[in-house]
Amino acid sequence: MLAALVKAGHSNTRARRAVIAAICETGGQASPADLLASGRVHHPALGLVTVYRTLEILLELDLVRKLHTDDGCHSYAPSTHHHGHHVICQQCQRAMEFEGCDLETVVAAVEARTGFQVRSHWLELFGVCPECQTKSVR
Amino acid sequence: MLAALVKAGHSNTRARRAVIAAICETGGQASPADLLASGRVHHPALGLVTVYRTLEILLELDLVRKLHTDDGCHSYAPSTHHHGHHVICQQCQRAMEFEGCDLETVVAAVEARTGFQVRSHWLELFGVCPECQTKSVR
DNA sequence: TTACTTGCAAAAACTTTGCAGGCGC
DNA sequence: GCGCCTGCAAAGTTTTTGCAAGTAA
Repeated sequence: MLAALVKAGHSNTRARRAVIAAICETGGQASPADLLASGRVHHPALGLVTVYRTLEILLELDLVRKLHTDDGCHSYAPSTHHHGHHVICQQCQRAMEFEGCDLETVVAAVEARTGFQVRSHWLELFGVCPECQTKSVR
Repeated sequence: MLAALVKAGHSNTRARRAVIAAICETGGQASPADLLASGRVHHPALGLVTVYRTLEILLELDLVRKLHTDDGCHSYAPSTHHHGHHVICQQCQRAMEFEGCDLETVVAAVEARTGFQVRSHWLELFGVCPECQTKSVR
């Protein structure tokens, strides 16, 4: 992640390393405030503004994906596959990326029915992750 | 929409009629601020707070759906089908609801691959609506 | 050294809450 | 007339912007 950043012409700074580490450490998604907290473990003087600015760069380079949470604020997750979506645990908030969404059928049906030309899509799944399933069985 | 509201025990007030009219008039989605502007045509004294409060009620009754836009704020669209998603025009922002998303295959694949138990999902399609297609051909 | 980065503070944007007066029923 | 509803103002959140000091290369 750092390598790609540098390759794109950005500096390798302590603050950016801290933000990247924070993103990688969260099992999945994290809000900017979460990232600030985890990032400060690596770089205590880290500021929230820098978290936002670093995320902006990472988004542009497609190294990170922006997820929408229902409570109004956004969260961010590392992007590992090329065309990826996320499945999010409703209990522990862990997010896992998956690839290969076969939406061709759905897209074709919608195009036929609405007359729209579909260019892109956006999908998030919600459920329970393996670990939380085990826990809740007891 | 009004009928359902009243049936659920809410009063039939001028402000609520204005908000509902505003939602129905927008071809598809609209932000709270948009709704305030359109609503004021019907009820000039309408306040933004009332727009939010009315939307909250309509959401609860499933008469309206909340969409997420990338620019940070939310937008709302009337909900006509029971389990519906929206396809949104990237040019004119018009939103159209569609039903029948065949995600079973995708969901099954993801469950097999990640171990998650998928409980719900969230899908938005983006493209160009029939009218904008015509316009751009010329 | 030079230009890019940073972090604080302040501002902006969006949403929620408190409360006195108004309106539906 | 009673109680829900409204709209203003103010507060709370999240995100963006300005700027002087700091750091990478």
